[in-house]
Amino acid sequence: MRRGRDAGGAAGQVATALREEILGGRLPGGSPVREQDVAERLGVSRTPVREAVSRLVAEGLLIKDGNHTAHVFRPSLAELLEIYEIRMPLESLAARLACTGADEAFLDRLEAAGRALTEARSGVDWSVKHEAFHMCLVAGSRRPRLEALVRTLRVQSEPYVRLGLAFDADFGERARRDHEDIVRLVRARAADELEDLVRRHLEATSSRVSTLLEDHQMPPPPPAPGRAT
Amino acid sequence: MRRGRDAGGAAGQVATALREEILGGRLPGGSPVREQDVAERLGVSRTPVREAVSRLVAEGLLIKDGNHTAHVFRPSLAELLEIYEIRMPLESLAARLACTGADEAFLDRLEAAGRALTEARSGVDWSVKHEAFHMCLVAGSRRPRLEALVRTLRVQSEPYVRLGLAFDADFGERARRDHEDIVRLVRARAADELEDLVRRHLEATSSRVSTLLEDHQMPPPPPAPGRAT
DNA sequence: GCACACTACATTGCATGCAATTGTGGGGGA
DNA sequence: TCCCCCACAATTGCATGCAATGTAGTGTGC
Repeated sequence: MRRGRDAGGAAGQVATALREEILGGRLPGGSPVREQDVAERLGVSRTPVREAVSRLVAEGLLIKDGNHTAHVFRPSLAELLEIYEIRMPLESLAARLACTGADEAFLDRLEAAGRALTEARSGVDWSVKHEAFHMCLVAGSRRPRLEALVRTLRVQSEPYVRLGLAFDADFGERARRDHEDIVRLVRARAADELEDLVRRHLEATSSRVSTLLEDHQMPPPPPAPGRAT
Repeated sequence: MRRGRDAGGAAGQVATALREEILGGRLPGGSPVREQDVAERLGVSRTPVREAVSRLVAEGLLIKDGNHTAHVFRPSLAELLEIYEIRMPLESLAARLACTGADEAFLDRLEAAGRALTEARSGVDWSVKHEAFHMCLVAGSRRPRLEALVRTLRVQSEPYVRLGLAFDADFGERARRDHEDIVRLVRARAADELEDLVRRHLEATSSRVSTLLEDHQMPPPPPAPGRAT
């Protein structure tokens, strides 16, 4: 288990804990994150919390409004589209690199990740496996920086994918076929087709999610339940 | 002058100061950065320094080795190549977006930046103008995240461009023609050609710089002389 | 002469206390 | 009744002190 970032210290643990809470939806987009609260909740002082908040701001998971208070990042539609615009060339590049440099061990890992994704049942389970599958593909590029960038961007937009899946049954089926094709194309070393498929896969997700955001009048509130009406 | 990041506080000023010192070469690649030193040098306590170091680590300008000590980032050849691999699709995408969405004001700014670049004399001046020109192009995409990403990546690899220019007179001439063509293609709204040109421009720089690194047995020591006592 | 252990130091990480700034609520006046 | 001003509370930013950890240098034993 490579938890390379956020190594041992208290600050790293705080960062990990906050990340979990945000991605798990317990901290919905837009929620203010106060140092004192987090410090008491996790049983540390404010100093490592400040450090952790700094990192998460750098990762784009938190933002600081003009008055220095940190909020959970909640992308607008335009921001979401921009993130996908950036992800497209990055992830398709990673797929190409992974494809040309694929060895047998990588193919096995990717196939296993694909099977796990297919067998996923619940929405959150699917989301986790989906993330793992795509990050496996990206990791196959053997480009640490590229991998880190893509992870950050995916984390910022991932809650919306769950949203898309929840509202559109057909969405999951199309995604499933795409994932099967991805494994197939990697096996066939068809780098060009793979690159194109990854791009179209993201393009589809992007337009699907944005349509949903518009249709459902969901301006921003993405990730979690809770929303006291 | 939009210096949006690193707002007013002491931590932001420390971050800016450190960034200047690194980019200016007064802190060569690989130098250790000790909190106490920086704090005394800039007349603040260690706390804002820690904050600043955190940000710069997130930006990739500093790295922390296993024992928590921060060093100025000094990319290996492989890392440098990876950065260029990432920059290529990102900057070519930005160029395309800037091209399709260009208005008259933007064209004027870009042309001015191009003229300033042409008229630059000294190496450091050219470097600054070169950065400004390309970032002007990227800013024309009107994608804040894309712009931030590219800025970070360029900052990490920029010292090597200076290196390339210093050792290869022909390099500057080729770059000059490329920059002229970039302005021309934006004016002509030739998005496809522009995207391709930007990619080839970066490709050329990448291979040029890496050849130089190999030839001159310059494993890493990039940026500048000076080394503050 | 070499190897190993021990000590002293340098450096980072964390906790706590204080200053500064901002948002907000209440009260007074027009 | 509405608006403005003042004061207080909440929150972040900064400084300082202390603890832990890793390292280098030295001294001793083999």
